[in-house]
Order: sequence, then structure tokens, then C-alpha cells
Amino acid sequence: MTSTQPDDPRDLPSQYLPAEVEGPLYERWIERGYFTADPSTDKPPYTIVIPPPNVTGSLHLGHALEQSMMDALTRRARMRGFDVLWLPGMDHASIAVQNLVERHLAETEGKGRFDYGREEFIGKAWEWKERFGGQILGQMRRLGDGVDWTRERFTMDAGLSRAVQTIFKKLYDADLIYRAERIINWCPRDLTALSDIEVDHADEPGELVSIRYGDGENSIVVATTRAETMLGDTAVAVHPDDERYQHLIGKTVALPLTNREIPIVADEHVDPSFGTGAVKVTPAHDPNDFEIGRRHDLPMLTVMDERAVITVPGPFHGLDRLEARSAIVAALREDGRIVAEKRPYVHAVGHCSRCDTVVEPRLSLQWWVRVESLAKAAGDAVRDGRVTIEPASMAPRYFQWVDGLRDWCISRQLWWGHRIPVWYSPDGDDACFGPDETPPAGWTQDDDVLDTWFSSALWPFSTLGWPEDTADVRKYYPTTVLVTGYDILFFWVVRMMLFGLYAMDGEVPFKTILLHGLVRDAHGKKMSKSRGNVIDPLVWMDAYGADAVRLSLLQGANPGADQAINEEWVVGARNFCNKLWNATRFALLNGATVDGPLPAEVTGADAWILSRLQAVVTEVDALYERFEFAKIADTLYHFAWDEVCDWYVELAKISLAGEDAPATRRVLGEVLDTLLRLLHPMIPFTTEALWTALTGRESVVVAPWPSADTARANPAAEAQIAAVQDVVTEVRRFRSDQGVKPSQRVPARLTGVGAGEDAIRFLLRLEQPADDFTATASLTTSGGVVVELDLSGTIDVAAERARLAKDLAAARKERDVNAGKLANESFTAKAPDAVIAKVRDRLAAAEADLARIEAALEQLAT
RNA sequence: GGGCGAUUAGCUCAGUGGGAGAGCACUACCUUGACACGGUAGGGGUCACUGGUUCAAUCCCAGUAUCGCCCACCA
Repeated sequence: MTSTQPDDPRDLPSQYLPAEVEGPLYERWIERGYFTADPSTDKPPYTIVIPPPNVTGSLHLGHALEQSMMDALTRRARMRGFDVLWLPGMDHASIAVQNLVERHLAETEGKGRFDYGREEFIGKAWEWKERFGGQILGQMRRLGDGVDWTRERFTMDAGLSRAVQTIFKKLYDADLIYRAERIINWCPRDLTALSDIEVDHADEPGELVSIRYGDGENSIVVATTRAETMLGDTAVAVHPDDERYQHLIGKTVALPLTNREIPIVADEHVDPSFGTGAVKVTPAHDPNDFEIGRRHDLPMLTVMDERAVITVPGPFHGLDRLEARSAIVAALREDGRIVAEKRPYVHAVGHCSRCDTVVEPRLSLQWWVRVESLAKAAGDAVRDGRVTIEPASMAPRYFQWVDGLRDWCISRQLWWGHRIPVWYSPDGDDACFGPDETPPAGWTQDDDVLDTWFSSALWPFSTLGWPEDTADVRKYYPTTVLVTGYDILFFWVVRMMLFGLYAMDGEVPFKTILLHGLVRDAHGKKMSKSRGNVIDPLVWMDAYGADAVRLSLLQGANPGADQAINEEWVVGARNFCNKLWNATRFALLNGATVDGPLPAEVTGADAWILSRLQAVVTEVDALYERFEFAKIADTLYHFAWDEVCDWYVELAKISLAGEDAPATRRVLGEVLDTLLRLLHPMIPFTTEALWTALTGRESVVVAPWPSADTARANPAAEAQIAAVQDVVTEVRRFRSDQGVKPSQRVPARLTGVGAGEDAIRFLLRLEQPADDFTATASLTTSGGVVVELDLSGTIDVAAERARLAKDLAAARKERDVNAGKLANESFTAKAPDAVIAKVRDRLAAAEADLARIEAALEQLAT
């Protein structure tokens, strides 16, 4: 289908064409500066900092969901009169980007990073970032994100780098950052240390071999999954109370395959019930053994290099850890030292979250954040309610993490990132320097860079200009809501809490943490490249429009819960936009007006829809307070479709043709004006196009958010329309059962109907009875309205009888259930009065219904 | 080992101590003057299982089964 936008904005095409509508609107919003925050205004602040996507990233459905939520929140806040700052930016993603750039350089120039050296490599990385990075920013525009582009930030900007250096020094001076040699998680492929959460544990089949150390009565059997580390054993440990080994504690035993004697020590850590109750101790290659080694002052023997290759001279030298493992087991077996082998033995193995290589515990000198006091403050801020976690069910996770936090290893042996601001003198002295300090000549800077999450942890204030005392910091910190996935609660949210509270003198970085779920495929499976079920939101946006993608995601966004997404949902959302489009088109074609006060005199339908409208405004506001996006979408979807389109528009057709037309035009305009404003935060493009066409005003982006006029609540009008709906639905069902086409006009006589007769006649295409009127069919509705129809012939008695029989059965069941309850003395004695009254009403209604149906059946028989 | 959650219509999911809901899918009819990306009507569920509390349980409690997620230094 071909189409162009007509010149007159009021002349809309009959179909919603997102590709033509969405394009120009975003640029117009930006040009007009709608999304630019202004701290000089009196408006109260509403701040959200975007979770910065990786500079290398491309928009995926998780971003689309998250950003749709943030856009909805900020657009509504803007309409409510807040000075909104939604701050965009990107993360430098240290290890991920370095890996990408390395791969790129290997492919294009055939060189590794060491061929360039640090300076040149970093230059290449910046080049790469400028050339290929930031793709996601254009995709955010496509999605319609109302972010303040004038404040876009990157975690390696000069300003943010100052923030990093400033807080590092502050922590360092407070002895909250220190350097220490410990066992760390080491990735032998990426050649860097990792923090605990950058290690993913997975159960994998391995082997558990039991090895006899020593000979004769002084021998002892240890069990291990990592035989290769025995080359670095410096002790065997047993539990101090273990009776089996009392005679050995303090003695030494010969380490097989070497000529070393190692002590047998007693340590509480050993579990006597596991294996033989004796543990080989390799302090340089296992975190527990490291602790045992420290307690017993054992030597720490490193037997592998940074690539996990054996460095001990001898037959195993140069073997990779896995090769070494089988070689050593084979050698031990030959020596007759293997007393048991369990294979496969399933146990948890740590992997690098970046490249999936098995992590190697490694003794290493690294920088650490001392987290105890920071974590205490972070926990307290949530405990005492200064920060709220939504949904609350996620709070236990937060506490579990923050209350058991161990010191954070922040140094990485990488080049792309914030370099650690510590310098060393030629004599080996070291000192930390702030951003405005110059290290003495001849000093050299620490080679390591910081964990990416170190700079992300500062995001809620570093982006506002901290450490300078800027207007933005003063106005927009603390931020209002942090919207992110529960999967990065620990990586990011907790770290922002640690640093935000510390840097900002105890002021929280955000008042609310809103955690959303993961977007999964149509059957709830996690999307992954290996599964091949990854969906590109841009493809859907091209096919159905950004609004359809946004709405379909928000429709599934129940707090904290994962959601399945399917192209059919997006189609449905697109269809909704089209429905809205045509409803507005109807309004425009019928001269709907939006100016001036509402008329004092309105039709019943007008009064009804205005009553419903104010109730919907109230409901939507309440749901926004609880971040119930799915329910907001559902409420507006059904109000718009089921009430406005299916009933009000149809009913309005009556009054628009008569003397009530001016009033109804105004009400119709009011309803759509309000509805479009209510929907704007979720589907900004469609609503903008329609609202400007409808109102002739500048933009719905800056239109005021609707407020509920409770004076318009009108129970009488609601009851009147409900009665009309009941009659119309029942007669439609009769016509459908009787095979009477909807288009067929039928003469009818109505009795017992009040003000709604015209509406009923119009909606059912019933004509006034003529002189020769003969009622060939009659039905009495549950509301007591008698409808006699002249169908000019006999009716299908069997079909009607079947219908009535079914209704009869339902009514009998209803009567029996309620009569049974009332006959139950315990019920009448203990149930609340309101419940009893309701049951009485239902019983009466059921009995009336029974009488009506029985009468109808009897009449049918004659 | 610790923590959390799920099990409701064919699918994906809401929901509540007192009449089982939505979207999509399905059936029939309808090109009616906003919209076929539409309209009207309809079919479809012993709310995982077993006990308990209660006048009343899909909802609260206990247990069972199945599934899922997070954390954890089980050699």
C-alpha cells in the first residue's frame, strides 16, 4: 500500500504508518530542546541516569525495555511539571573493548597489543571507539528516548576521569584502598585479575584423585581435583581433633614426584568428614590453602605462570595446567600412589565471565577496596528506608550480597581504562596523586587500570560534574529512580551505593531502585547467540514502529519478573496504535474540539465516558506510583479499545448527528486529548502525531499531564450505559444465534427501557414498528427489557431452545450455590454482612433470571 | 549448603479469603458510513498434587513433585 502524509494534518490516512510518522518527530523534539534540563528553573528535579551501555554495544531488547521504562517515567514527570534530567552516556567497558580492539587489530594488521606498546595501543583503541563505537546512540533516537543529549557522558571523559582520580585518592587517603598480595581470580587468557563477581561458577565433571603422600605408617592420603598443583604443595592439613591423624600432626611427609618434605599441620578449616579428612595445601594456587598457609606460616610456592603453564623445572615444565594434570596423575599412578580415582566428579568450576576460560586462583599483588564500612552504609541506607528497592522481593538479594561482601579487587592488568593514580619513586616509594597534583619527575605510574565498574560506580554524580560544585550536582543529585535489570544489582547498583554514599557525604545516589526482569524469547528461554534465538529490536521497529516495540515490552513489564516476547505481541501493539489512530481520525472527521470548558449539558454517553475517564486517570496515576507498567498499559489499552472505541465512539455517532453534536464534539475531543496524553509516555510518536493533529497545539511532550476531575464521577450515567450495553449484547447474541446479519434492519418494539432506547435502536439497527408489525420473536433481557422483533418469518426454535437451556442451567447453578450458602448457618452467622447481602442479591438475580428463562422457554413451546 | 521465585485457558501471563481473567491463538457470522492492523457473537481451565486452618481456599499454612534464578573458599 502506498501513501503519503496529507498536507492538512487533520486529514489523516486511514492506516497508521509508523515509518512515515516517527521519523521527523524525534528531530523536532531535539531541535525544540524539550529534553534539555535546566537547573535554573524553579521546577523540582526528576533525575534518571541511564545505565550506560557499552560503547561497543548495539540496542537489544533488554535496553529497549529498560529505556522504554525510563522514557515513560521521565516523559510523565516532564508533563507533570518537573525539571527532568534523563542523562545518557556510555561505558568504556575496559576488558570487553580491549578484547574487541585486540581482535580487530589482529585481523586488520596482524599484530598483538604488545607489538604496539601501551601508548600506541590506547591510541588505536580511541580511534576504534570513534569509528565503531556509539552505534547504540542512534538506536536510542530511533526508539524515541527523551534523553538530554547536551549532557551526554562517557566514562573515560576528562571530567569523569577527574572524578575517578579524586575518589581514588580520597579512599586511598582514608586507607579504604590498599595494595596487597593475595589469591585472586586470574584469567589466563585475558591475563588479568578479576573480581569475585566476574567469575561464573558452573558444575562440571572433573576428577577426584586420592593420592598417598609419604610411606609406611607416616603416610597420609589426600584427595584433590587439581593434581597438578601438588607441585606447589607446602603442607598437608588435617582437622586438629581428627583422631586418625593425631600421631602425624607436626611431622613431615615426603611429597611425591619431588624430594621435598612438607609438614602436616592441624587446621580448623579441614572438614574431617570429607574424603580422607586430609587436604593438600597449595597456598599460592588456592584461596583456602592460602589462608591455611598464612595461619601456619607456610611457604607460598608459585608453580604456574600467568598463562597457567607449569614453571617448575623437571618433566612437567612447560605443560599447560590441564596437560600437567593428566601427566602428573599418570606419573603418580606409575609410582603406585593413586589409591582412588573418581571420574567423573562433578564440582563447581569458575570461569571468566568475559571469555569463559577457566579461572586460575593466583597469588598476586593487587589493589583492593576495603568494603566493610562502605557496605555497612550501603546496607543501612536500604534498611532505614532512604533507598527503596522495587519490587521489595528483590531486597533479600541485595542484603545477602552487601552484608557478606568481601574486599573488592579493583586492579586489572589491562591498558584500556582508568590508570591507577599511584606513582612509584625510583627508590620504591609510592604515593597517590589527585587530578591537580603532579608526581615528582622520575616517578612512574602504576601499570594497572581500574575495574570498569569502579568508574560506573560514580555515574550518578560524576556525570553531573562532580567533584566540581556544579549547579547540576546541586540540583540533580540524588537521582530519583535508578532503572536497571536485577542481573546487574551486584555489579553496578551495589557499587554505586558504596561510592555514592561515601563521596556524597552519606547522601544516597538514588531514592528508588527499580529492578526489571529479563526479556526472553516467546517460550521464556533466555536469548543467546548459541541458542540462536536473539531478536533484534531494530528489525521489529522497522516492521511495526518504535511505539509498537515499546508498548509490547511495557505490556509485559511486571515488576521484577522476566517476560517472554513474541512478534505477535508487537503486532498486537501496532494494531492498538492503528486503533488509536482511527479513533482520532474519527474524532477529526467529526469536528471534535479541545478548547473551552466542557459543556454543562451532555448526553448520557458523554457523562458516562467522562466519568470513566477520570477514574482511569486516577488508576493510571496510582499504578505509576508502583511502577506497574504492564497494568498501566493494560488499563489504557482496554479503556481505549473496549470503552472509547467499542462503545463511546459508536454511541457518539448518534448525538453527532443531532442537536447534541456540539457538546459531544467537545467531549469526544476531551476524551481523546486526555487519552493521548495518558498514553504519550509509552507510545510517544503515535500520540504526538495524533495529539498535534487533534489539538493544533505545539506538542504533547510539553502538554500537562491529565489530572482526575473527580467531580465528573457519575455512577448514574455509568449505570445507564451499563444497562444499554447489557441489552445490546443480549440482543446481539440472539441475532447471532438466529443467524440475522448485523446489517439487517429489524423492526422491533421495546418495553421497559428508559433513556437508552435511541442508543439501543441505533446500535442494534432496530427500526420503529410499522403498522403491520408482527412480533415473531421476543426476548426479555436480564435487566427486564422486553424486546419484540419482527423477523418476517419463523425463528430457529431449536437454536433458541439450546441457548435458553444453557442459560437455564447456569442460572440454576447460580441459584443453588447462593441458596446453599444462605442455608448454611455458619455462613450467615460468621460471614461479613456485606458478603451475605451480596449473596442474597445474587440469589434474587438468579431466581429472576430463572423465571425469565422459563417463561421464554414456555413461550417458545407455544 | 544458603537465599528467592514459579506451577492458573493451546501459548505467554495477570489476579483475589466470598461470582475464574487478559492478550494472542481457535470457531461462526459480517467488506455496517474511524479502523479487516477491523466488527459481533462464541468455545475453552477439577487455578501442579496432598493435607491443614476457615462458615468459605486458586488465594493463607505445612508437606510433595516439577521447573527456574541468585549467592557460596564442598578440597
